[in-house]
Amino acid sequence: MPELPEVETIARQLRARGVEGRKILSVKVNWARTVEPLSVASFSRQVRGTTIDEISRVGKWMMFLLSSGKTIMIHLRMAGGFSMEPGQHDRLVFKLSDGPTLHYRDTRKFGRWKLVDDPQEILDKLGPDALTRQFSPTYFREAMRKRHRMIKPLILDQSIVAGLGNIYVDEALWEAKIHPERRSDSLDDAELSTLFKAIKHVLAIGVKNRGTSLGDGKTNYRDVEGEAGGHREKVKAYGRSGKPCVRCGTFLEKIVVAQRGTTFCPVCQSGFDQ
DNA sequence: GAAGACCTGCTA
DNA sequence: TAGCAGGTCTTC
Repeated sequence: MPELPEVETIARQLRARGVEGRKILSVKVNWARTVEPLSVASFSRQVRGTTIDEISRVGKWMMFLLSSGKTIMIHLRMAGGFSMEPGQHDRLVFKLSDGPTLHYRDTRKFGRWKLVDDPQEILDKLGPDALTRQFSPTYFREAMRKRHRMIKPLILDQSIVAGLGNIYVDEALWEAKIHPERRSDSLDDAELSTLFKAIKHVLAIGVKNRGTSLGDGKTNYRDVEGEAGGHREKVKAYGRSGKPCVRCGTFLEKIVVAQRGTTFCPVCQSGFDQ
């Protein structure tokens, strides 16, 4: 579930809740495979007693910098999230100094926590974070031009640009009026420029709205305060198949692209390549 | 590229 | 009951 805006929202709220600067008094791991590649025992032993000095984020990764010099790299995958209250799907729990308890919950158990000496080992495999200056128009144009892949799977590829997932990719392509199956090297300068701006825009708006939640169920994304993301009402494409395009009124269609459900407007995002 | 694996829970 | 879900990895 979480893409860049959701992870950023969670990181900000954990800071606002005062998690930074607190000592980890106890560690409870309820789902052993959450922790990788260490055993639960060695993870717990190395983390207990350290202080969370800083919380940061790159792409969809969240990082807890520990006073020991090590870093916990957290990937929420499809369904990970945090709460300061206990819940049914808590997979890992930190008791912190001065009272609060941090609950990591993850219904689908796909999320992973890695204790590493150097975060660069993982970050080196990522392209630039989509909201940083390193993700620039020039970088984007060249990355698209030198490949001959469908545009949707290409911008979903975290080694090209870090942070986009299925929701925001569909939103950016809709905003830029580009068909998800267009070949990346068939896009002209104007289209690439529009798409670049659309990517930055949909992510920035997503952050501003504290992320996107679909439906109302408890399976969906919630922020640290238990609230649904406010971006749900703002979504123009994702999850709106069969509904009218808010730009032209045509019914949006759903197809599968690179094994991912994909919603687009067959008129606004018409598909010819070359 | 595609398909399967990893998981649970909601919806049709 | 089948199908699908915000992600990524491995193996064709």
